[in-house]
Parts: sequence; C-alpha cells; structure tokens
Amino acid sequence: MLSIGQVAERTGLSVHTLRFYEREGLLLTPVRRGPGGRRVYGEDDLEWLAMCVNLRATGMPLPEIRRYAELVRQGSGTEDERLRLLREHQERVREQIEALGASLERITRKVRAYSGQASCEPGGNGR
Amino acid sequence: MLSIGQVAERTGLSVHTLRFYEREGLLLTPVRRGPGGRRVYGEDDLEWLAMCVNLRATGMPLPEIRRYAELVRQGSGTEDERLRLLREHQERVREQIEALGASLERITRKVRAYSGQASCEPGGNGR
DNA sequence: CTAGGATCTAGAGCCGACTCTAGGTCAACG
DNA sequence: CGTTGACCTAGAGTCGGCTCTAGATCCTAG
Repeated sequence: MLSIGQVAERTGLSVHTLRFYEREGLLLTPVRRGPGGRRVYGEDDLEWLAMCVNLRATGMPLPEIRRYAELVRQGSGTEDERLRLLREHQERVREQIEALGASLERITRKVRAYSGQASCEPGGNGR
Repeated sequence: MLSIGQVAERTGLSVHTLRFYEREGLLLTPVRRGPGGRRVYGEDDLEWLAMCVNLRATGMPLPEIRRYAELVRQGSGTEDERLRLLREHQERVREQIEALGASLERITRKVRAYSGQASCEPGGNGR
C-alpha cells in the first residue's frame, strides 16, 4: 500500500504525471483513497504503471495506452484485441529501432569522414 | 538548382518545415534567391538537409543542430568540437536503441504471457 | 500550539516542433 | 487577359505530453 510519492519514486514518474495519467484514464481502476482522500496504490497498480512506462518509453501515444487500459478493464473476451494492439506496437518499435540504426550508421560515416585520415567517399562533404 | 518544392520532395520535409528550419538558423547559409525572391537550393543544401534529417530522426533537438551548423559555418578550426558533438550524439543514440530494445523485450514477455499457453512467470499479470 | 511536509483539486502554463493562414507576387497556359 | 499554381512573408495556431500554481487539507514532530 503505497502513497503517490512512493509510487513516483519507484516508477520514475512525477506525482504530477501520476495524477495526470489517472485523469487521462490510463489506470485500470480509479485509484483507491485512504484517509483524507489520499491516493493509495497497490502492487497491481505498480505493475500496471510499469507497463505504461514501458509503452511510453517505446513511444506509444497516451490515447493508445488508454485504449489498451479500456480493453483490460473490459475483462476477458478482449484478449485477442489486446494482443493485436501489443503486436502492432512491437512491430512499430522494431521498425523504430531499425530506422535509428540506419540513421546512426549514416552519422557514423560522417564521423569517420571527420576524424578523417581517409575522407574518401565522393559526396562525403566534410564541410 | 532546385525549388523549395523539389527539395521538399527529396528530403521528405514539408515546404513549411524547410522555411521554418531556415528561420531557425539550421542552414549553413541564407538560401540563395532566384527571380522573384524565390529560394534556390543546390546540391550542397540538399546534402546538408539530409544530414539534418538524420540528426532529427535520431532525436537531436533543433538548438543542437543549430549549434552544429554554427560550427560548420565558422569553418576550419572547429572540427574537434563538431566531432565531439557528433560523437556525443552517437552515444545517446546507441543508448536510446538499447533502451528501446530493453523495453521491447519487456513488452515481448507480456505478449508471450498473453498468447500464453505458459503463463508461468510469477508476476506476469495477464490482467 | 505551530510549522513543515505531503497530499488534494481545478485549472493554467509551457515546450518543442511543426503546421497553417492571410494576403500578396509572379509566370505560364488556354 | 484571367485564372491557376507555386512561391513569398509575418505571424498565429496546434498538438502531445507533461509541469506547475494556488489555495485547501491533513498529519507529525518539536
């Protein structure tokens, strides 16, 4: 049973962001409240938030995470669609990684041209 | 000798973005103008823009690209710093790729749990 | 008591990177 | 000759994702 501050620490999100995500409907359930109306989080919330952090870290937009949360909330019967959603995202992330790798390589070529004993390439403008 | 529209096509940037980048000081020289004050781009501009696209694609912020452009404009003597800038960026991109890979793996685990003959993991909440 | 610190809500503000609008110029085509 | 269509400028608007503010509540320690 954790306070919002503790959850912030463990997830790496700010308390502001945690409240923001809640408003945005990213959580599976309206967060339970303790005395004085304070939020109380459980292990399950923490796990879910960790998943959200992963999805965000890989560039999934908030509306899509919300969609995923909705599916989970609706319970069994939506597994197929959840799986589809995740797999599509996986694919996008793989493409993202590939694209980054390709750009990185091009940059690396430029770096080599600079550090440049062999500034050989025609078109390798050292400028 | 290309018009802004042609450059947009070849770089994948919009004409709006090309003008925007120019205002932001990302280009090496104020773009030459043809009759009627129209922008005229050469091969060199195209090459530089391609580099900019690479840098952006790997997440370099505009101010840092501007910085790089400044160094290039200042001509020789700044090569060391250019190299440093690029290498730091390279490092960040590598980290970025690694982080993406790690997140992807975590997502993949969740996917496996879903498609899940073996929902074995303690903590693999299928929820 | 009281002062500090964490929390609460509703709502405003910010930042980066575009993206678009309005109003105008110009060349070419039918 | 008039109407497209590509281009021009200055400046406003958008969007996603936070991030912060103000003003209130509550708990704890000194």
